[in-house]
Amino acid sequence: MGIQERKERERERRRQQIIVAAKRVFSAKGFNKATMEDIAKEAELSPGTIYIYFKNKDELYASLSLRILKHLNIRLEHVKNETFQDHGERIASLKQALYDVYEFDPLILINMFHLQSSETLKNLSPELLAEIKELSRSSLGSMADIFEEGINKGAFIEQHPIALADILWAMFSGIILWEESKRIINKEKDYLKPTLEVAFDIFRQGISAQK
Amino acid sequence: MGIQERKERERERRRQQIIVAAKRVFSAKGFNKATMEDIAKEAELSPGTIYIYFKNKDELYASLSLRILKHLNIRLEHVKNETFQDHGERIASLKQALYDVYEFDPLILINMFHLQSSETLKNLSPELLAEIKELSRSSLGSMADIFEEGINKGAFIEQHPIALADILWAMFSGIILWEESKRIINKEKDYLKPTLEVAFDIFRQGISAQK
Amino acid sequence: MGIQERKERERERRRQQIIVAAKRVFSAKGFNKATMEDIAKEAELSPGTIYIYFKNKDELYASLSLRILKHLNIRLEHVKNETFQDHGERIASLKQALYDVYEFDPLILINMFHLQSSETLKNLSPELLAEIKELSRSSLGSMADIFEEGINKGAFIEQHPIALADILWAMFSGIILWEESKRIINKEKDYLKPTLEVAFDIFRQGISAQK
Amino acid sequence: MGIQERKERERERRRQQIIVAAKRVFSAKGFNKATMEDIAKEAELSPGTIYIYFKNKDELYASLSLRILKHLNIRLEHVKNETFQDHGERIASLKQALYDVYEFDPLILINMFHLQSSETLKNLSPELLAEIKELSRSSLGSMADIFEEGINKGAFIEQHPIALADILWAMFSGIILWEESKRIINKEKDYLKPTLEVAFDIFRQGISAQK
DNA sequence: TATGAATGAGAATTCATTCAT
DNA sequence: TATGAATGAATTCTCATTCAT
Repeated sequence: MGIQERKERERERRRQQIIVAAKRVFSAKGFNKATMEDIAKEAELSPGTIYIYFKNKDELYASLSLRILKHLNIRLEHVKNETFQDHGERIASLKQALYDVYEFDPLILINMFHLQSSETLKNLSPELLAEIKELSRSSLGSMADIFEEGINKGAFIEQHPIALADILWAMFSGIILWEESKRIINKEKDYLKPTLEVAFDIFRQGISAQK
Repeated sequence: MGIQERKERERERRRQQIIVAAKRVFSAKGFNKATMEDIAKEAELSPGTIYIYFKNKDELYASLSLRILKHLNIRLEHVKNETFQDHGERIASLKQALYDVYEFDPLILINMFHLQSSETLKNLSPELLAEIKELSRSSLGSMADIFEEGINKGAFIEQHPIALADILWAMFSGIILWEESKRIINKEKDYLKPTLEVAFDIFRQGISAQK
Repeated sequence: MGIQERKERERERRRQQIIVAAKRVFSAKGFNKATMEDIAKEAELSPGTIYIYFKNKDELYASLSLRILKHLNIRLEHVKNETFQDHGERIASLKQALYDVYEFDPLILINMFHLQSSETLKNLSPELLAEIKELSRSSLGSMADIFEEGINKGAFIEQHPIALADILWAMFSGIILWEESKRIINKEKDYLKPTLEVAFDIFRQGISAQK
Repeated sequence: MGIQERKERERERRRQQIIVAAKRVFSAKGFNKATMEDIAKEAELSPGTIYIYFKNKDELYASLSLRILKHLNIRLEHVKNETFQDHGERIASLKQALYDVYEFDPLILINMFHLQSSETLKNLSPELLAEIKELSRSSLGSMADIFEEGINKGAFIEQHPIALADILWAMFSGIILWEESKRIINKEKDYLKPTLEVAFDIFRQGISAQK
């Protein structure tokens, strides 16, 4: 049984090794320009080996998103279960959690939108697709729970908690995408951090129940 | 010169025909999976013809974004120059303008984010790149002017007007991307419209100067 | 309209050029060892061009069989429509027709059995498959008509004409396959021609109605 | 030595296990499309294990044919040594023997013709090649002996006995291949048994010495 | 012996782009 | 200008075979 387990562990480690390499290569070159051979070289493996762990390029790509979704999920669970004094604090906690996820994997978040194409989705195995669905559902759920509590306590405006979660997530990822894109086009200074601060302030005040 | 003009008009018409076809194909398949042949077929032209009007695939892609940016720009200019009573009304005007742009070209907005990738930008002609820069600068500028006025009048919180413009745009496009992506992955109902309503309400309240 | 026709002719010529090259390469190397690049080189074309005319390697392969089937079909039609004195003569005509087809394309007949694999069939377009079906049905039909006439005239035994056609074709192709295979294994002399002679004699006597 | 023997027996059993699995896979997919992994899975073994028992894919393939050739050989020996009344009876015996071989291993016979390709033969070990040669020589020889006797007794036409053996075998295997292939392409009913009956009748009458 | 992960050479196939007509 | 066949480099992916455990 020890053998079984060790093999399982090694298998998982190898998967991670490939994912880490893929992340680096995709980030540096983008999905199209990154070749499976590039990734294999980065992972110090042969191209064939990658196909033992990932069905195809699209599935490898999607697995990167899965990784960040898992991370997001864990962080949001923590925020949800935290004890706290006031609801403003909670929004700050959420901000921190989301920002940490971004810092953990800044470029992948941007690429996550690649997933949207139904043409890409076709190439994924149903299991992987189900896992992605479940994780995004669960992350949104955690956020919604936090908002629901605030609504029940009369601290937040009476809106559907899921809608609030969607808006926060969309605003957060929208800002990352937009600031990133401005930086590339204009080679401007990076305003991401302060912009996010302002955005969260606006959001906090925007959902506060007014007396 | 009449001939000259007619030729010019015809040329422009043909360009639009290609852009419309490309828009459909890119939207359905995403940039990577859409082939020039797909687009040619959709436009009922031959692949070679597309290269008469567009330098390459990337430039064709960029032209789509340009089209929507132009439209956005015009609408925002209008909002800026409108006479108005109170600042809540102005946010409603902005919401309407952005939503109109979305309805004018719902799918292309999603693809606009492909532009970010430096992979794509590198292949653009300097002229096109400059035009894109200028248009996005100008659109943001219009929005920022509106916010600046509100700040000066004491109606909005004291934040950098450009930051507010960035946040509104990022929130708006983030929601569209996110709702679209939820719909593709989960085949859920389309909550875009009500979510946008809530989001703009939150934003409005969020930037209101509190007494 | 002349242009349309010329293009059509050129297209057909190009197809034939590829088929001829493929025949040579497949014959020399066998299906597996023959690469699409080999075939392209033999046809003095680029690999991509082959895919304009044939969906994939299996389909190109199947098209070779189609070519010999067409040839067979024409020859058998002729035999069927020939005027003749006695039924022994007709069997001789059939023998000659089949043998000519073999000489026209000796190696392809052997490879035709490659088609049997359902795994290969999966890769063929429905149109091609339908054409193959139709041609083999029609060839068998011509042979069956010949036998039917002989049966009606009381010259041949009373058996189902299609069965007789199947048996003649199976015997003929079985002998070719078998002699070919003996030659490869034993590097013996080539007994194909005399063996076929004996076989047709046996067949003729075997289906003669006995008084 | 008991141990030695047991090991030998086990080795042989394992070989058979692989052969049985390979037979199924080759039959379903054809030689080219069947992968060693397919076969390993079917045999519930790992790919590596197959290479302990068989030098390579070609040799595994050849072993299948060897198996059926051995079986054929034994049955034909029996027919040859049988006492009998008349020569018609002997043809019936031959028919039964061949049909039994087919029923013993219906699918493998089809694949046997893959052996022809020099592509395959080149990769075989000389021993295996010699064994195949010897077995096919001996099987043909048994049949030829039967025919020779009939010729000497004046029951059969005066033709070279080996030619008659070749023709019978080619007709038999040709019919199997052809009926199989018709069934796969047209999904028709299976006419194998009655067609074989008619074919043997024709053959019997065809080689009968006419007064 | 058995395993099965890893290999990596080699193949099929794709597709943006060109160019003769 | 329009065409669309042709290109061919580049890429994804396969699979027989090996080898450390």
